[in-house]
Formats: sequence, structure tokens, C-alpha cells
Amino acid sequence: MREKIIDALQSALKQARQKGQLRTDSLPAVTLDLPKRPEWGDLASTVAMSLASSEQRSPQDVARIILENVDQREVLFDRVEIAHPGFLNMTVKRALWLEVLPQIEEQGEAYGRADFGKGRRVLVEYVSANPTGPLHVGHGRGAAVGQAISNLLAAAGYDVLKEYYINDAGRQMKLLGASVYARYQELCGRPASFPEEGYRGAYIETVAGHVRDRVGTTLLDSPADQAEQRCRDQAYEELLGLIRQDLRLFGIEFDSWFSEASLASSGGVEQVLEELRKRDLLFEQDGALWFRSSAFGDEKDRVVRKQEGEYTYLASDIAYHRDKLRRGYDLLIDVWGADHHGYIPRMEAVVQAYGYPKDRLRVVLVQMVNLMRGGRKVEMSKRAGEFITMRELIDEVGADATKFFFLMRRSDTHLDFDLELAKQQSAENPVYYVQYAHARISSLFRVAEERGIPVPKPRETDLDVLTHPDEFGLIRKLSAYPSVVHASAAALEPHRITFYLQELAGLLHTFYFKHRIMPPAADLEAPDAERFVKDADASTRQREQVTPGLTAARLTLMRQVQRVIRNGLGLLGVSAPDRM
RNA sequence: GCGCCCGUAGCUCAGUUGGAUAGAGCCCCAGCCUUCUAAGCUGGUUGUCGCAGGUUCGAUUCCUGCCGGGCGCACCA
Repeated sequence: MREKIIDALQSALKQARQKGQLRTDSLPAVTLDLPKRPEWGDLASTVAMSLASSEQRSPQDVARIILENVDQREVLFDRVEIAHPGFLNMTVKRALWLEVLPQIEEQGEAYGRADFGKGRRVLVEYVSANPTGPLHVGHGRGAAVGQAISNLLAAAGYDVLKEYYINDAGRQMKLLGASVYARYQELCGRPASFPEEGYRGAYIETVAGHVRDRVGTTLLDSPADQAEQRCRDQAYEELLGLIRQDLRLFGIEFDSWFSEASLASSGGVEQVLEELRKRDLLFEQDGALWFRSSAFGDEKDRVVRKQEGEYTYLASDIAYHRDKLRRGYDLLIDVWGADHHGYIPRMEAVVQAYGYPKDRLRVVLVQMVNLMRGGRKVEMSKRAGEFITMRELIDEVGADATKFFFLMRRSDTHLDFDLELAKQQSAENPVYYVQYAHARISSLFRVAEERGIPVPKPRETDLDVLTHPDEFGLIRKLSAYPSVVHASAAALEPHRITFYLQELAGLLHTFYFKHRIMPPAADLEAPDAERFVKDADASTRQREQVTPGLTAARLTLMRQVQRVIRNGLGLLGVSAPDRM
């Protein structure tokens, strides 16, 4: 539907140019907006205004020219007006709007998908938490955002790979091993000094206990290095397992788990740095090895190998991103905690250092989550080991609500997560509000089936009986869905879907309340429908009579609303229940 | 000090490449279930879009300065 209008305007522009009425040689992309007020029609375009300055004539003149060149005006529009200062306000033919319904039905799951990704390959990396402990709430938000962005890009026609980068090398892992080893010794009755910056969570003791279960006290007699290594391996395996389990519970999936250690062990770091050296982007100073990142806009150069000869974290990250680039992705997306934002210029420098454009990498920042209970912030301190894990959060409020809440705000703004609200089963809870809309529609079809009310295909239904403004409100909203998905994917902003779904659900609930889809059950037994119509004053609710034709058409409409809600929730990774 | 992000209704936030009279939810108040799911609906109140300039036919949106908040400025990860 929208495509038809856009095409029509676009060819009008072309025609006008051919006739010499417009002189610009670059025609702008035609976009359609939803006007705020009904008297402005049901679609609006601002092309004329955006062309006005380059044409050096008034927006109204340009609008008039465009309008003159629209073929088939009578077929497409009931009315087109030029409004001040140059809006094209269009009232589209009813038949065109109605066409949206069979389209959704036919496209089904694919409705809303686009192909602007054109099969380009994108790698989305997210979560990537160190396997040194359970996932916390912040990781959860990153997981929800990363997954939703992946889904969006897939819907936009990209070929998506979801990857988890396992930081299984370096100091943190050593500390982890040392922490477990210390606890292990304590469990075995030998006093041990705990590493200063070690991991103090209770799960460390659990792991230590498992080590002892497996090997008894034999590690006490092994050299400390070996013993620590053993503890580290055990901890790694267990904690990564926990992370995987939590993610599975949360409904987050990855196609690929990439190990940092595998880079180092395969000599990848040296090799990759050698490439930089050849490009004269590495230099030695003060006994350390530096990456000339300032050549690409970073504020200063960065150390990749310390004086002591150890590689920095950046070195692995260079190797990792080099690897991702080498794997041939057209776009890399990194989902990071917002506290790493200072790292962005560095990584952009890396991408450019290897000869790729800066925008080959897009970093999505995810801000902190404040858990709120009863209007008060739940204090968390990582130092004291007092933080709510992702697992606890999911156990308390459920995976669906958790994801939805994480995706309700732009990811780069702080999020206040109201635990009580997320659990509440009421209209105040946006998750249930949207899911309930879906469940209500499912229920309609169950009832229809029970009563033997036919549910024909849209193409076999006379949709022309849909004339009520509320019906068109829904249809218009449905028709906007693909452009919402498109914009959301292009901006890497899943929250737009969340907002859209709340609006659509709102329209559905209002519609459901105000209108009848099927005749009341009582009519079947006692077909004196009058009693439902007589005292229409008592309530505005559902007093209208419906003919079988209207029932069929409205069921069709409901079917498509349900479809779009399901597709939208699917993008967010939230389930669309049939019963609640 | 330098850099990045943010500042929109009492609260939490949207605001679609710069568009028309800036929206939603929460909170508060008053109503609505004999019917297809009340996990729902209807109505009511709310704004110097942080401040001051600039660009523009038009600015919440772009630019500059200032104020306020957050984060980052490691040979940590």
C-alpha cells in the first residue's frame, strides 16, 4: 500500500523533471508520515518542502507540480490537499487500505521483513561476559538488546551471526583460578591466603567443593601452578556452563562462541600485530609496544604490549576484531556496557588500521539498570558481592517481562526497572498489556471455532463492510509496521518495536471493548438481539449488532492484528501466549 | 582539565533523515463487567522541550557557549 503511494510520488517527481518543471537532478527519497490530525488525511509527505530550497521556489509550488504529475490520482486517492507550508496530505482510497489485510495474511511471519540488508553479512557480538561468575542484571540487558538487534537485522534482510566472545585469557582468569584454589585449600583444611583482588562470591566455594569432590585432596601436594590451573579449568567449565544455562533460560541464543584464548594459542596476536607493524602503525617506546591509534582519530596512542612483555587486553581485541573482519563480515556490531564508551575510538582505529571504513563497526552502548522495588532503588554493590544476578531477576519476574522491560527504553539511557510493576498482572504492566491483546484475539478464534462460526481467508471475505474509523485506525497501524521494523533495524533501536506494540495493543483493546466481533452467545439460543440494542444508553459497550459478513471481516482484521503482535513480540524475543 | 552521553508533564520516558496545535505510561480523581478473557475500557489535570544565541520558510531535533547530571580519560579488563 505504502509502496504504491511512494512509487506514485516518485514517478511524479521523475515526470516533472522530464518536463523540466523541476531542475534538481538528485531526487529525494519519498517518505510518508502519519498525520496527527484526521482532517489532514491519512498519509502525509514532506517531499515538496525538502525540495523547495534547491528548487528555489515555494514549497506550495513544488507540491502543486508534484501533484499535477501524479498519474492515477483517482485510483489512489479520495482526496489530496496541499497544506501550509507544503505538506501533501493524502486521503487514500479505502480499497487500498483494505488491501493491507490480505497482504499480511499472505506474508504471515514474513510481514514486516525487508531486504535492505540485501543478504549482507553482519556479526553481532553481545554479552561476552568473563566466565568468572554469574551474569548480572546489566549483562541481561545487553543480552536482550543484542538478541533483539540480531532479530531486527535478520528481519531487515541481513545474514546475521550471533557471537559470544569468551574472555578466557589473561589476568582475570588467573585470579579466578587463584581464588578457587584458595577456597579449595581452606576446604581441605589448609589455611591459605586469599588473592587480594580475588573473586569472593559464594559460587567460588561451590566450585572449590566440586574440585575436591573430583580429585580429593591430591591438589594439596601438587605444585601451586598446576593446582591453580586445575582449579581454573574447573571454574571455567562450570561458570561458562552456568552462563550458558542462564542465557538459555532467558531465551538467548548464540551461533558462535569465540574463545579469546584460542587467539593467543594460535599465535594470532603476534601475527596480527605484525600486520600493523608492516603498515608502520606500531612503535616501541619506553620499553612498551604501542599502536598508533591517534592516526585514526583516537586521542592518544595505546599500549599493546607492556614493558614486562605481557600483552594488553587491547592486543587480544585487535586480534579478535581482525579475525572478525577477515571472516568477511560487511558489518560488525559490538554491544557494550556504556562504561566502555571511551574504548570506541580505539576500536574504530583498529578497523581503519586494517584498511576498512570506520563505519564497518557499529558499537551499541547499553546503560546501567537500576532495579527498583516499591519506588526505591535496590542497592547493589559488586564489591561486597551483593548484586542481583540475572538468574534471580528471571526467576522473580519471568523471562518475557524481563526482556520487554529491558527493551522499553533506548539502550543508551539508564533504565529504572520496577520489579513490582514487572510482576504485576494488570494493564499497568506493558508486557501483559501487549501479550493480553494477543491472547484475547486467540480466544476469539477459539470461541469462533466452538460456535462453528466460519473464518474465511481475507481474499474470500468482503472487507468492504469495514467502514468504522476504529477499524481503519487498526489497519493504518498495521500498515505502518514494516516501516517501523525498517527504521528500528537501521537505527539499531529495538525500543521502537516495544513502543509500536504498546500502541497497537492499545488500539486493539479499545476496539475489542467498543465493538462486537461475533454476535453474543445468547443470540444463538434466543435470537432476540433487540435486548442488547434497546438500552444502548446504559453503556457504550458492545451494543452493536453484527451481521455474519461483518463478523467475517472483523475476524480477518483481528487475525492480522494478532499476526503483527506476534511478529513484533518475536523480534523482541518475547512469547505471544494464546491464553493468559 | 579534555572527551562522550543525557537534560521533554509531579515520576519514568517516546518524539520517526529538521515539519503542522510536542505525545504515551505511571500517579491522582470519577465512572464502566448478564455478552467475545476486566491481565480490559471511558473521561478528567499536566509543559519557559535546562538556559542564551545562531542556521532555516520552519528547531525538541542541527551548530556555538553556559548551567546541571552520568560515564570515561591505565603499560586494568
